[in-house]
Amino acid sequence: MPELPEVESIRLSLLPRVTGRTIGTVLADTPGVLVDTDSSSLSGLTISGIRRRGKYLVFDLGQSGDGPVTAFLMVHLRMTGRLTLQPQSQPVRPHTHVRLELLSGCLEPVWLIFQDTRRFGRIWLIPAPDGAQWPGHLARLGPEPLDPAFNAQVLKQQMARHARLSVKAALLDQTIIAGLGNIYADESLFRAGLYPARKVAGLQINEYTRLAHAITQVLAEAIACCGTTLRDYVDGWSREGQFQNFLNVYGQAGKPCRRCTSLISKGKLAGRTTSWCPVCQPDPDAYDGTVQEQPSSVSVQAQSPANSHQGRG
DNA sequence: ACCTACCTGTTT
DNA sequence: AAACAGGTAGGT
Repeated sequence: MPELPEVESIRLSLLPRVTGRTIGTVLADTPGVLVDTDSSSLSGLTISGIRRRGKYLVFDLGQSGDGPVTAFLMVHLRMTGRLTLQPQSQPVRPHTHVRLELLSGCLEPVWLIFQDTRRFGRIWLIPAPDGAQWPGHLARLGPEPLDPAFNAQVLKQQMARHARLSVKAALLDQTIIAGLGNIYADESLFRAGLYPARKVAGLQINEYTRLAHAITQVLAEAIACCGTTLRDYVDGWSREGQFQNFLNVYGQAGKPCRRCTSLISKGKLAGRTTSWCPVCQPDPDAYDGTVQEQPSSVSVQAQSPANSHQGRG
């Protein structure tokens, strides 16, 4: 589920409601979700902020709200994880695995709850050594696409060591660039006009420029829409996102392209379903034989290249 | 660089 | 009944 825009939306929605509050009771209902952590070790710690790195959320914890950070609570939501606030008067929501009671001097206690249908998500409590800015686990993550320092040159540099990968696979590799998943990789490639199966080695500098711009634009717009809700995603207030209404290719296979009306294609790439517009994102290696023309009713259908022998209709 | 596993729910 | 789903770790 949650990719960078969803995680960021959760962060922004939770921030004003959890900062300065102290953790009271901790209930780890499902073993293994709160990894290697005695839940009592969280009690008494105060949240001084929430940060995001790629698709990870990091809660800064300390003995007081303004003292040094002594621990990080690191969360990854994987496919169906949710992090929401819940009044203590309400019944336990389905698939709740961890509950943190948040205390405040003047406000009612609330639960910060972690729900996860598929139980892929994980939460870690990590000691913060003096001066540590981030949990060491995050050291391998690639650059943040919304960092001002991110640009075409950075992207090219990151991809350089993976020349044989498809550009789609490269965008999904969290060590190359942090935060993109299947939705925003496909949407970024559409906006950049790049065929997803293009090899990294063949990308030109102007294509890196287009791609870097596309990534930052798509992510910023998705955050402005509070993320994409396909099924499970909600922010800290349990509100759905709206970016699903603006998707150009993800989940749009067989529908007309919003830009050129040709039908969106679908295939399997890097083990993931991949959608693209065959006209806006042309394959430069496609054996064509003819001059570039508008596809009226041509063979570029919403079909995997691997199934081309099937030939129906 | 690819596969499979991890889970449950929904769709075909 | 089988395929598929926003993600990643781990093995080959």
